[in-house]
Amino acid sequence: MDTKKFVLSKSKDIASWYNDIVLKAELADYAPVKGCMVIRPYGYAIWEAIQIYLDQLIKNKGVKNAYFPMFIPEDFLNKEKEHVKGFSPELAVVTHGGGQKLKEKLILRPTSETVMYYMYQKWTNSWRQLPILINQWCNVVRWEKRTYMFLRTTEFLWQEGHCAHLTHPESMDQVLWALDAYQKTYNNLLALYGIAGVKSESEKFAGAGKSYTFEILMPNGKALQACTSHDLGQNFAKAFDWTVADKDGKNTYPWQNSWGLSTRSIGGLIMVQSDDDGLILPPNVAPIQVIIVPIPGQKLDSYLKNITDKLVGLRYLIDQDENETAGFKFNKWEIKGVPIRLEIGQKEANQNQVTLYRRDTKQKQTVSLDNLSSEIEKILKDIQTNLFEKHKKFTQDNTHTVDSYDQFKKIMSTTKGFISAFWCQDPTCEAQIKADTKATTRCLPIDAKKENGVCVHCGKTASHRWLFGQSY
RNA sequence: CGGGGAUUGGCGCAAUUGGUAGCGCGUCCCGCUCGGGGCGGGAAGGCUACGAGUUCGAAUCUCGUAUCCCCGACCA
Repeated sequence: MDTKKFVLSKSKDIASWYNDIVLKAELADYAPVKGCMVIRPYGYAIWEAIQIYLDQLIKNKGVKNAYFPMFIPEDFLNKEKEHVKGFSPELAVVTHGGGQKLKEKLILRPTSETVMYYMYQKWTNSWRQLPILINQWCNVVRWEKRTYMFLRTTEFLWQEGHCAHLTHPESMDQVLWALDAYQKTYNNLLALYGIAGVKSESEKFAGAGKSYTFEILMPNGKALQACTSHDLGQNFAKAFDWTVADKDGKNTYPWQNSWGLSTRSIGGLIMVQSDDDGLILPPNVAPIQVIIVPIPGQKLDSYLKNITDKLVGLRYLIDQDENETAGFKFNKWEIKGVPIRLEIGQKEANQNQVTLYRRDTKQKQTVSLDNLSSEIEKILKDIQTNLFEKHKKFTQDNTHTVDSYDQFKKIMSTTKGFISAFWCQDPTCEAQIKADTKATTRCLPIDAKKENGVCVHCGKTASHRWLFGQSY
């Protein structure tokens, strides 16, 4: 047994391991500009799979895609006080254009609320023109101090949905719909379990009334905010003085919401689903679901045809590169996380079968050609379920219900993970907990029950258990 | 923005008290191989990130600049 490793160890140094996977699986590479990355074709294919799935959900909801410019006039951002305060430290600003200094500086969008609502205002004057349901797939720029491929890059790709409704309940319906769509994307496509909830006042989006989130737990016990869905209330409408006539002819401010899911999702996917042999892709997002490796030097063309006939509807690839040995290919595709590999040689052809290797359990089995289709379909489903259940179990095993602050501190200084604890909802208490333990409130889970409790930190009365964790 | 590390053929690294740059992988050619990163032979490829300085002599020492990575505070 060859024990040579081609990828660094996950348990030994998760940061280096993560970068190693990203580079060796050819998902992305460092760009010449600090904090930026090149998403390579294999990584981009994962993003496309996410786009296709989520875009369908978005369209089913009646939201339409559009595109707004990446340049935003500087004064747009200044209109909403909390918004500008939240984003100003991380803005990239264009000061020159066409060889001349610009009269008004342009911001590279960190998010598009302001430019989109400016246009919405122009397009509407009556309740009859509501709701506005628009989404865009685009890039945004946030000048983060510390970057990390996929998880936190200076420029990243996402979709941002921005809707405006006549009433708050309608807007809230959209907010919760988006949260649910994201949860579906994570659960069904990326095989990632997580907790949906609402952010605390200090953790919410700059300018939002309420921010909803989906938090997923990483292998090192840190929490990743996997998406956002914001109830913006009427804050931006008021900032832009945007009113429409309601049914009684009176002017009213529309209710807005915004929601986004970014390429960070791929970072979460890599972190959770991979091991010391490389990436492990859930079949539903895998650009290649089945890799076929014919043993080099053997005449297998007609037998290969028999096999591919059984794979209709699947994303498969035959690796017929003559310059690589079979063993090399096995390792290569394992690093790239392809869920199923079929090894095919004369041995298999004679028996009318294939050797099937599944990436998640690393087990090999022999499958007869007669039931190859059904067997692969079954195994792909099984891998998808297996990965999700594994992450669900990991998250649950590492979610601690805690009532003493000593225990809280002990967990955060050792294994980390999610902590479910009562909190009085006083921001100073929250800040103190963060200073002591690095843990912040991740969210108040959607399904949290009202209970009689006392704050884990200050002992004052508290009504709900919040989810705490260290942010990635 | 603070702390640490790094920068040497395409990639990953080495070079002892300062002495004139070497190895692995990859690439190209030839032959044998091919069921878990095969083997032999041959070849190409570097004013050692940039700029000063010290020295008979600098990849190595000093100062400066730039970029990247990691760890913290901020964030999708």
